[in-house]
Amino acid sequence: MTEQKIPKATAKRLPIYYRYLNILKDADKTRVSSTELSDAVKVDSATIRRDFSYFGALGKRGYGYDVESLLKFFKKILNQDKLTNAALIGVGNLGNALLNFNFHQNSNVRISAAFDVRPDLANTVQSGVPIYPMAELRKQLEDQQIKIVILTVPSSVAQDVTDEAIAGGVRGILNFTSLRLSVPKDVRVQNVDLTNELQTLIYFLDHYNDED
Amino acid sequence: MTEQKIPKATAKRLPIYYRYLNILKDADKTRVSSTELSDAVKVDSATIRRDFSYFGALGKRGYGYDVESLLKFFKKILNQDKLTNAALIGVGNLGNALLNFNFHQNSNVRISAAFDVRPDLANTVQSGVPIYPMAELRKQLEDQQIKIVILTVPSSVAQDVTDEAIAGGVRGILNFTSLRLSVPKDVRVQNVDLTNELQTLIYFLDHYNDED
DNA sequence: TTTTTATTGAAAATTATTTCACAAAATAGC
DNA sequence: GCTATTTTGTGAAATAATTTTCAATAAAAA
Ligand SMILES: NC(=O)c1ccc[n+]([C@@H]2O[C@H](COP(=O)([O-])OP(=O)(O)OC[C@H]3O[C@@H](n4cnc5c(N)ncnc54)[C@H](O)[C@@H]3O)[C@@H](O)[C@H]2O)c1
Ligand SMILES: NC(=O)c1ccc[n+]([C@@H]2O[C@H](COP(=O)([O-])OP(=O)(O)OC[C@H]3O[C@@H](n4cnc5c(N)ncnc54)[C@H](O)[C@@H]3O)[C@@H](O)[C@H]2O)c1
Repeated sequence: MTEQKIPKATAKRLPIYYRYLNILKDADKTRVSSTELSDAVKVDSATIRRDFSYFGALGKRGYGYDVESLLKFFKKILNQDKLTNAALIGVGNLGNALLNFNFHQNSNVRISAAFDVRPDLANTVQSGVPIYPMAELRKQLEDQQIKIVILTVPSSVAQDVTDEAIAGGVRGILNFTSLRLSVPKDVRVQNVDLTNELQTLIYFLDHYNDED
Repeated sequence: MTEQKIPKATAKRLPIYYRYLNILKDADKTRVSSTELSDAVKVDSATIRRDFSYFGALGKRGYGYDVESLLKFFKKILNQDKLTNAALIGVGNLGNALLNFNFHQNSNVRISAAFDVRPDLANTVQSGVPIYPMAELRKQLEDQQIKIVILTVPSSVAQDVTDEAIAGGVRGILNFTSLRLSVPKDVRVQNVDLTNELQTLIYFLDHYNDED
């Protein structure tokens, strides 16, 4: 499955490139240079060239990169040529905002099922997504072959819910809770910790004056 | 302002440590070892010790770290001993979820003002936070001395809104839009790009089987 | 056609971060 | 008080990521 492993730092930048290439395509641009890309995505141009070079020689010297073919390449690499279904667990404040958001607009991901303990939410539909009771979590994940979960439950129940989701076959978790989840090593957790982000921002403001 | 610069990677972990120390304190634990912390926050214990050591010798050999004094230390470092006001711009889907969320519960940050173009939102109060029309952005930021902005407007207007906020004295931006903002070098942007996070998660699942 | 200019790709150098491994110090048990 | 045990703090090594540099090549201009 793994061709040749690219650096994690590079992998995290791929979606950024991908998005900007889509914008270029929509604007009918046919070519782009690493410097131009650099301006738009705020990544050093040498880093961009280095990133791209892990996948082979994608550009042409003296010319730059062809938008169309680069886009096609990244679409495949990022699995954006097929639809990925995800489940959302915890239809509260944040969960609702995510349900309403159309991820499918600029990525080939959609939330195809949601879950919550609240009895009044069970078996309703929010923004076109059916909400199931927690009792059905495992079954639905299995039936729908869902491998990715967005976790927006209270931190206090996050580990339990996670264990259940993994039992249902989940392989990746986008974790919005403040808990650092314990998972088997073949399950990947991506933490999005908004309180942390704010605190980090404050720390940087106080301790790193301008430079970087 | 900058004592001695600690690695950025370390800085990003400080809020994680801080949160867990609060949990320990609430549970009346008086001591903690780097291994125990490691289990909870999923950071290698050697990394934790190294991180702490940038601030001097905070622990005691054969004993570990004193929860209370470590907590007090990090509270100061992270500026959590004083209240930080932030503004939120764009009271839509996501903006509303953030407004409702009580950041103040586990961090000394609160959203003290919100802004939106929608005339029906102007001069109302949501979750205790006054919403102002955009025309007042600059004045309110200046009057309230707000240095931090949470940006949840559509990407298409993100740069314009940013420019205006910076003119109002803002120094840090938590950017939820998909646009990579252009800012003067003394302004810091922390990007939270949820579509990216999902795509990165998918990439890792497809290309990095278990290991790391 | 020749020259100039633009731009990549890759090697090398640099910088940043993590991990190993262990002496030093403190505690805990007896 | 002595010994075994625990656990820190940190040099040194390993690993990861970024940046510099420049030869090679393509395109554009002369
Ligand atoms: N809202 C924010 O802006 C924000 C910001 C930072 C962090 N977070 C984190 O995101 C998570 C969700 O936040 P929120 O504000 O949406 O909270 P919320 O309380 O509004 O929503 C949580 C939802 O989870 C459901 N739930 C509770 N227990 C459950 C269970 N066992 N199984 C399934 N569903 C269950 C609740 O019924 C509720 O609908 C929390 O962990 C919070 O710390 C939220
Ligand atoms: N909602 C999500 O889950 C989600 C997920 C990923 C990214 N995002 C990003 O977050 C941002 C907000 O998303 P959303 O779903 O809340 O959108 P939204 O459309 O629900 O909210 C945007 C708000 O901004 C206001 N607005 C528009 N122009 C403005 C201006 N010039 N000045 C001030 N306010 C203005 C609108 O009135 C609206 O209330 C977008 O950039 C979106 O791409 C959202």
